[in-house]
Amino acid sequence: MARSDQTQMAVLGALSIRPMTGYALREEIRSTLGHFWSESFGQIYPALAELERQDLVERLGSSDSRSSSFALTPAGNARLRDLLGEPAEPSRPRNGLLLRLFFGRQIGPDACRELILEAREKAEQQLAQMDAARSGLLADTGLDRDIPYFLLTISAGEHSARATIAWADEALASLAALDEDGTVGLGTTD
Amino acid sequence: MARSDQTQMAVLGALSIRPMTGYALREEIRSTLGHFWSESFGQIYPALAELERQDLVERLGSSDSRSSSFALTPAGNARLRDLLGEPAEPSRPRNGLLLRLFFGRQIGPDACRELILEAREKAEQQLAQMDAARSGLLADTGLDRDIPYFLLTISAGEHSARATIAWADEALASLAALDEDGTVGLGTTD
DNA sequence: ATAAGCATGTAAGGAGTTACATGATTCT
DNA sequence: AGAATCATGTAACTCCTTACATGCTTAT
Repeated sequence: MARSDQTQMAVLGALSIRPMTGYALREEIRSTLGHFWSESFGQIYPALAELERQDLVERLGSSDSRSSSFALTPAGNARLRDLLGEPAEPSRPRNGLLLRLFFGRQIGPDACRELILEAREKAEQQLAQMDAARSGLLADTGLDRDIPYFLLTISAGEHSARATIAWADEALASLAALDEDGTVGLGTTD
Repeated sequence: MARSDQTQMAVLGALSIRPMTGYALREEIRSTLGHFWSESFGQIYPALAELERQDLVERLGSSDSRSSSFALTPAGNARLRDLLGEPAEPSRPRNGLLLRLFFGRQIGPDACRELILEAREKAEQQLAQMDAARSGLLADTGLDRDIPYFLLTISAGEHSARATIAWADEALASLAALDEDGTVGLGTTD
């Protein structure tokens, strides 16, 4: 599955929840899908234009160029299901934190500790965000049939954040043990 | 921090463990850093050439074009530490599985179950890989001072994989509950 | 000898981000 | 009136991947 197809999938999918403008689409992708998906600005409008050209989405309301929402056509809905059925292309991991820790000997245990604490805080924040998202969701009506699936992704975010916190605590403890052993200490990194 | 800097960081970092050829570098990045970092083929040689031009790495042994290992120069080591000290740029998440599950209503619970089972299996495999990596590491001598840091990244991989497994089991249970409720059933997704 | 793996690169093209540009609407 | 936000797009640029191209070395 090509990358551009994945952008199409995200746009069609979001419009399957409810029709909206390109601007709202961008906000929705940033806020609601944000913890597991991202689309950049300069992709959404071109993607919408292409989808409209293929009659997979249509403009609702005024055909003025401004303030017109987009909605899925039946063909668009079919296309979405096709795309969802294709296997996800494996993502290329790029975890800057783990890369830095892998070479941690070069910067020493203290710098590593800081990095880990920072990651731990971000994970705590994510946990809070997931909680807020879940509350917001249950207050929203008209999404009953989608909510069970939304909850799967929120749960994934929570599990991931909790795993990060547990790992961070373990990692901090093992760095502390290193200091006591003296096997790796400040100023002895080269 | 620009992306290309991150490629430099990975290359310099790998060479800080031990000098090696471009080919070995590629293998090392794929196999050892693979679970949290990736560099594509066509980046490593240009990056090495650029680093050599800046006198951050040097060729060891024969200055023939073939079979020459690269090693960090003192300037290269300093550059590595600078890079490691810079904050990691936030990664843009693109989780194809969660994107599909978010729109899971379109494909129904059975298709979602399959996706989740697949992810669960991959996580089990990762767990086994992490275990193998840890064993291989402890057998390797001459890396004593690096090993504690390597172990941090292995532990992160394990926590992450275990979190995925726990989430998958929970998710499968909640999909099963959905079926019983009849709130979302086969053929009732539109 | 010949196949597998080691070793080094290049070139074309696609993907994705950022900055720029413009104007309408709504709130204060 | 002015600021904030809604709304739509483009263009340049960077990054990255993939496919291609070449030749050596070592084991069978």
